[in-house]
Amino acid sequence: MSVTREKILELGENLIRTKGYNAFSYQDISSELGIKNAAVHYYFPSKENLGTSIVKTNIQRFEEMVDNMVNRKFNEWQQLETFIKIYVKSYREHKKCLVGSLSPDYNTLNETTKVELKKMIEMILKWLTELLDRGRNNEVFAFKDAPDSKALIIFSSLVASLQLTGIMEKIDYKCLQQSILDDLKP
Amino acid sequence: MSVTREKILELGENLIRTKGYNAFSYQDISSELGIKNAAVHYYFPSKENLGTSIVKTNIQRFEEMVDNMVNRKFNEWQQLETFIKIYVKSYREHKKCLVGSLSPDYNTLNETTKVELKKMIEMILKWLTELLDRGRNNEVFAFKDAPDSKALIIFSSLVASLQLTGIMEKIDYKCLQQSILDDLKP
DNA sequence: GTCTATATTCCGATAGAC
DNA sequence: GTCTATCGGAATATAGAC
Repeated sequence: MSVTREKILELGENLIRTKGYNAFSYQDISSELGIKNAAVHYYFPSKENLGTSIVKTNIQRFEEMVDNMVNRKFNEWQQLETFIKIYVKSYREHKKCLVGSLSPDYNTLNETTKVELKKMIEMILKWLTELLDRGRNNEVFAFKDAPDSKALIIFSSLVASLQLTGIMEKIDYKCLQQSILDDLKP
Repeated sequence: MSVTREKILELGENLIRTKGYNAFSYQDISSELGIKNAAVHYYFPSKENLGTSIVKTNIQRFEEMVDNMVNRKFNEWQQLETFIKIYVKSYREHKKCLVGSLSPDYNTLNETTKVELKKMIEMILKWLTELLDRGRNNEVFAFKDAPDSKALIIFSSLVASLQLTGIMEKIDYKCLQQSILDDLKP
């Protein structure tokens, strides 16, 4: 796969996560690469195409992370910590996560992008729900709610807090992360 | 104040909350009102101007709600329930909340709009933090975290869940709301 | 005071050059 | 296979008509 293509995917993802889907243009990408905006259309014929590819790449990355944790025999606590680390990293890089950036624009996305975004969210919530459920059975976690409710609350907190920390410097993301984990301690 | 102006503010807010700030245009508003897009510029010279006015209107609405609850001598539990009802209403109307719609686009907003949005978020978090703190002192609520952490988690859950329920029909917002309240029961 | 005709800029996309 | 010149349209905004 071409290097330019890879760079476009990376630049596109960063633009979505900093400016939002409807605010970035092919121009933003091409100028960064020193080419004309139309050159980007060679690799990704339409913006729909690029957006969908970016989400697909992120799905793949998530699947690889999960596989990796299973291979290394991480317990539930370690898996949750690793997952949360993704968001702390985003926080440090002053970026939102892809889901938090695209979700508010969902109604304006093309059909193929909608499908992939939905798939990505379903996948994360399903994994998190099962992780919480298993963790509670193994007495690694303790909580009262139904696992799917708890998963939704945790995921939502991570996603929205990233959006808010971009605005309020005061908010301490590390502290939030700790709150979430402390809350699950047996 | 003119009726057209009021309608523009209302349409603008709905467009932000369904399509996002960078996806809606003056055309969207003017066509709905049966006038030319330039007529909207008479009431709001620039999009920055309109966006800022919409946020200011929302700040005012929030302040009125708080005043009203204080006047009616709502206790902390009733106040929290009333606050959460705003989001349940948004959910039923298939809209995101203003904060959740604008926050991801923060970097692309004009300076005056940024200032108001930041003010709005600060105001909500401050109010919620103090409510939780007071409620715990009065033994209306029970929780372990620091009040500001708890406020951030609750607010984030409400905001992001609205974004996610727009995508996943499966998610039960009523259930989430109940989870948040149950979690605070003494 | 209220709105329209029109300018300007930028966007995503096509056709075709190298 | 890779990229550029260029189009059609939509976005924001101004100047001026009623």
